[in-house]
Amino acid sequence: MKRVRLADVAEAAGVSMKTVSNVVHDYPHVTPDMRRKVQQAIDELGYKPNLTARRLATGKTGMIALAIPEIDHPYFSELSRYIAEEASRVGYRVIVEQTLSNPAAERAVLNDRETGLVDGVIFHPVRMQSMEVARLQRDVPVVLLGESVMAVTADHVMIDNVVAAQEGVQHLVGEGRRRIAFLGVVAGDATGSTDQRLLGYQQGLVDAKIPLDPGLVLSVSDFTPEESARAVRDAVASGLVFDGLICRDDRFATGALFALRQAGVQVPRDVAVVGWDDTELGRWASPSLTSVAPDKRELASTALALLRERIDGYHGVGRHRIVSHALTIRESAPLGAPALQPH
Amino acid sequence: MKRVRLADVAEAAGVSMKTVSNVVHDYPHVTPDMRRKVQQAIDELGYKPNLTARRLATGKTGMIALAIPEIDHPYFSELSRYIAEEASRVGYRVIVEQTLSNPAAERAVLNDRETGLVDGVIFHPVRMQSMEVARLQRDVPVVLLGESVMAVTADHVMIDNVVAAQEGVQHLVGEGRRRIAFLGVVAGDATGSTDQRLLGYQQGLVDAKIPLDPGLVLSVSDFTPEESARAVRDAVASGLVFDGLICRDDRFATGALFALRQAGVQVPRDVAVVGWDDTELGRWASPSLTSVAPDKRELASTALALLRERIDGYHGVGRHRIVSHALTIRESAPLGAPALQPH
DNA sequence: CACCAATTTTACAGCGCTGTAAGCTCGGTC
DNA sequence: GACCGAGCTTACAGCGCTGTAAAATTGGTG
Repeated sequence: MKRVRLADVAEAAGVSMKTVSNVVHDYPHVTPDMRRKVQQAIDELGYKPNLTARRLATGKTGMIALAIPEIDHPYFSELSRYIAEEASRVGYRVIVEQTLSNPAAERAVLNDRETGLVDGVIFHPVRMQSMEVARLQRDVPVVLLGESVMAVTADHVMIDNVVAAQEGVQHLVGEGRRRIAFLGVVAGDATGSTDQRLLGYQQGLVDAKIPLDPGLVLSVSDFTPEESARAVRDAVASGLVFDGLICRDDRFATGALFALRQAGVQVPRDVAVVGWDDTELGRWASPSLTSVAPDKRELASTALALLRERIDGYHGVGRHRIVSHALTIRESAPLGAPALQPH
Repeated sequence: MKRVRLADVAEAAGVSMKTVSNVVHDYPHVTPDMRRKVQQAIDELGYKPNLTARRLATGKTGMIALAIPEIDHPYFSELSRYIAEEASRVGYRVIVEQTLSNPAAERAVLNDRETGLVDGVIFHPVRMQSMEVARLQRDVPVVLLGESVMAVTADHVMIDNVVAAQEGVQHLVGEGRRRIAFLGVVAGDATGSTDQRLLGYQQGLVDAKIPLDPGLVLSVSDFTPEESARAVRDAVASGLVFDGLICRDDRFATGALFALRQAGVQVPRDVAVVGWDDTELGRWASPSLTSVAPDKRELASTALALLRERIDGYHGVGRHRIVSHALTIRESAPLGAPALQPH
C-alpha cells in the first residue's frame, strides 16, 4: 500500500494540486461542485496530508517545546497538562523536554543544534543563571516560567512569590503561631524561586513584628521529599522548637509531614504546615496540605498567549506577567480549630 | 539575520552540499582536511541543520507519540518520564498526546488525519474496545500498553495483573485478613485492566479458600480519588465490614485512606490497604501505601524496543510481553506488626 | 609510468506540499 | 455582443535536505 500524495488526488480528480490543497484547507473560494469532486477523490484514495512536507513549505511546525526539570514532579506534571490542553486548543502540539535539572541540558534548550523542530519554547529553568539565559542567542521565541530573573529577549510568567509567602506567614500568625520555620533552601538552585519565597517569609515575620531567627531556616541538599524529611528529622532531633512551617513546595511539605509524624509531632496541633504549588500530592496527604496555589491554568494560558504573539512576529523586549495565586486552606494549617475536612 | 542553509555552507567552503552533509553526519569517508575546512565554514556561518527538511528527505521524523489518558495522573507521569528518558537514549523525541479518556480522542490516535508527524506510537487506551483497535487501520507502528486485549497488528506490553492481584490478596491473607474488599470497578473502563485485577483478587480468595462476597466489590463512577473516597465512605456507612482492601490504583487507595480516616477506621489496624502502581502519591501517603509495583522502567524500555523493531521494518503479528512486578510493602499493609517505616 | 581498484567527492533529482502570479470563467453591463 | 471585474483554478518554483549514481582522486602494483 503506497502512500497517497496530493498529486495523486489531483490526478484522480482531474484538478490541480493547489485546488486539492485548497479543499484540504477549507479555502472558501472553491465551488461546491469542485469541492465535492475533490473530497470524493480524497476519500476514495484515503489521502492523508504529509505534515513534514507542509512544514517545509510553510516554515511553521505547529509545535512548541515545553522544557521542564522533571515531568513526574507533581507541579510540573499538572502544569504540563494545562499547557498541553491550552496548546491543543490553539492548534499546537507539545513536545516535552526533560532537563533533569542538568545545566548542560538547560543550555541545550536555548542553544539548540538544530532548527525547524518547534516554533517556540516554554522553558522553566532551574540551574541556569539569568545572565546566561540573556546571553545565549536563540533563534526561536522563548517564554520563561518560574522565578529566574528577567531576560531582555524573552517573556516571563510567574506568580508573586514574595507576596504569596507573606500571606502564608500571615495565615500562620493569624492562627497564633509565632515560631515559624522555612524549609528548604536548596544548594544549586540558581533561579531565585526559593530566594523570593524566603524573602516573603522574612517579610511576613517582620510585618508581624516577629524577630527573625536564622536557625529556623532549614536547608535541603536536593529537591526530593526524602531530603526534606531528613532535614526536618534533624531539626527536631536537634531540639529546634517551631509551631509553624512554610515549605518551598508540596513535595518538601510531604517529606516534612512524614518526618513530623515519625517524630510524634502532631500536625497541625504542634506544627502547622504550609506547602506550595497546591498539587494532588498535598491534596491527599494526611493531614491534607494547606498550600500556596498558583493559578496553573492562567499560568499556562498566559505563557502560551505570549509565546504565540512572538511566534506571530512580535519582537519587543521581554514582557513580564504576574498571574494570580491563592492560599488553599486545608487540614495541615486550618482556619480556626483543626478538623477533618475533605479537600 | 537570515537562515543559513546547507548550500550556503557548501559555497563558503567551496565544496558540494553533500560533502557538508557528510560532515554534519560524521560520515566516515571524509578526509581530515576536508572535514576541517567544512567544519570551519559551519562554525563561522553558525549553520544549524533544518530538521523539517531532513525529515522530508529521509522520511523519518525521529519522534514517537505517547498517547495516555492524563499526563498528570501519577502513574502516567512517572511512566512518561521513563519513556522520555529511554526515548532520548535511543535518539527519539516524544510528543505527548492526552486522550483524557475520550473515545474520540483515542480513536484519533490510531486513525490520524495526517501523516509524517511521528514514526511510531505508544498508546495506553482506556475507552477503546480491543475489536476497535484491531479494526482501525493505521499507517504507523503501534505498541499498546495496559490490559487492552491483544490486537493482531500491534505489539503489547503489560504486567501480569491476575497474578499481581493474587499476590496482593495472598499478602493480606498472610497477615490474617479474611474480609477482603476490592475497589473499584469503573463504568466505561473498556480495557479489562480492572477485570483482570478483579479476577486475580477473586482467584486469590479462592486459593485461600475464602468465599467470595459480591458485596465486597466496590464500584466507582470515575477515576478520581474523590469518587473512591465516596465509595468507601458509603460502604462503611452502610455497615459493610472488611479488614482488607485491594485498590485498582494508588489514586483510589489514596481516596480510600482519606475516607477511612474520616470514618475513624484505622489503617492498617482495622483495614489493611493495598494500592496499585507504586506511585509517589502512595509512597508519601499516610500511612504509606503497600502497592503493586509494575517495573515501569522495564515497561518503558520494552515498549520502546518493540516499537523500534517495527519502525525498522518488522512486520510480524502482534507480540506480547509481560514485564515484571513486585509488591512493595509499606505501612498500609505491613508485614507483621504495623510500625512506622520510611518508604 | 601506465593501469586498476578503492576511496572520496560531486551533481542533481527528488521528498510532498504551499505561495505566487498568472490564466480562465462567467454573469452582469452598456 | 464586446467588455469588465470578481471569483475560481492552474502552473510551477521553491522550502532545505539526502540518496543515488556517476565522476574524480588517490595510492598501490607490476
